[in-house]
Amino acid sequence: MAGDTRERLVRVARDLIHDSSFAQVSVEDICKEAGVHRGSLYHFFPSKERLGLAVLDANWAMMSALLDEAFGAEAPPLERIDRFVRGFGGMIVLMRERMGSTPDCPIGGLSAELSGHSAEMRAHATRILDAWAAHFSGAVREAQARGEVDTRLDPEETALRILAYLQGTALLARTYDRPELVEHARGGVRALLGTSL
Amino acid sequence: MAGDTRERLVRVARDLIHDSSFAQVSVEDICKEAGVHRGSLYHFFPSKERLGLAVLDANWAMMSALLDEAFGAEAPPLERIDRFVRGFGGMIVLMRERMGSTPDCPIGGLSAELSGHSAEMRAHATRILDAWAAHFSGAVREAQARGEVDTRLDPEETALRILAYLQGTALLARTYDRPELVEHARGGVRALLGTSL
DNA sequence: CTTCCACTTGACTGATCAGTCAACACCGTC
DNA sequence: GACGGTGTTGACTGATCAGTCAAGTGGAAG
Repeated sequence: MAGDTRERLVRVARDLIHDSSFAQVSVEDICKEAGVHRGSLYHFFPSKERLGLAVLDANWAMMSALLDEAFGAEAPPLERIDRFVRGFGGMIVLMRERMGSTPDCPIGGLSAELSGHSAEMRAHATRILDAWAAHFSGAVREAQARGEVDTRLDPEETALRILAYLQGTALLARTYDRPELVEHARGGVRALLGTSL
Repeated sequence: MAGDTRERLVRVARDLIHDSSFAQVSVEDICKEAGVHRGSLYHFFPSKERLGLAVLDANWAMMSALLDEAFGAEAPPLERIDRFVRGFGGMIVLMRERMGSTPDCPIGGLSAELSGHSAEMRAHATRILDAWAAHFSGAVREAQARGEVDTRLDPEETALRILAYLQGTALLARTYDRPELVEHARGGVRALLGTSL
């Protein structure tokens, strides 16, 4: 029971947020679900907004693990991108199974919502998105060096396109409640790279 | 002053929602901005949710006009898609200028938020998204018949990819506050179609 | 002139919201 | 066994929320 209260709050908050949205989840909802009293939450977080930021960071840690696993592999760059997209789709499917409804992208959805609160939040969100896109642009550059991707493609622009496509796919998957859309995103990503699958 | 109260409420609600989100805009905010008393709003709308639906419909009307203008033109199918993407980007840029911050996609963002409220809302949102995608799939099919697009591409899947890419681009544009991302979306759409620009 | 109805008014309800606070419990340390 | 820091408690504040309602207003129709 010692020390894990903060962790539990973040975990519960994440689940509740992904099931609806940051705005629609109240501090009381989170506390009740976590079995914690309101004052306790404010011992760890100065505001609900900061708790949201902690959730975003936790999501980014999860996404980073996925990225490291895929991009750290000993594999050609295009296959590393494929691996990540598969992992991303698997994560969405898993979350859907755990919560009964298809979630948004854990990064994009929350980022978009929090970045409307303050400039500081937006800066934080863009930093995360930049770090994410950097994995893609690095792989694109490498694939170009290997002659697998057209060198006329700008790596940064292409990376942003892939990111946008994944975000949009997650958004549609949520609205349609069809998590498999994200699972099948590899084809679209390959099309953006100009390489047949 | 007669008859336009309902219209004004929808217009004001739309602006406020695009500037933040449906959840963060209160009924009082809308009424104050529209110069209308709370009871009056509830004369026209049975709930805030229904007002949100009216806003979504108004946005769809606007988007439909854009679609009709682009896809009704006497032009080859790929150019019609280009025209729409240009129009879409122009709309986002215009909204950004009018409101001081980059909005979400008027359809996708609100749809995603409302569809979490009830199954009825989600059905409404998906119907709109389907109608939108149908414009793309029709053009893809036509381009395939003209030999301009690889016939191995599934028109419906490709249409959904384009839609997802546009939604995601709008989402990134909002988070980065860079509306020009949407203006430059044509290249990405063309990549998804497997055709050079 | 009267009836009628679409529309407006603004005060009201009860719920819920984020956030505060002083008191308290449990710890290892000295 | 006194101390101090790390957490916990639960009642509290004041604001804000969506939605209600009975009493109006004004104009068109009869």
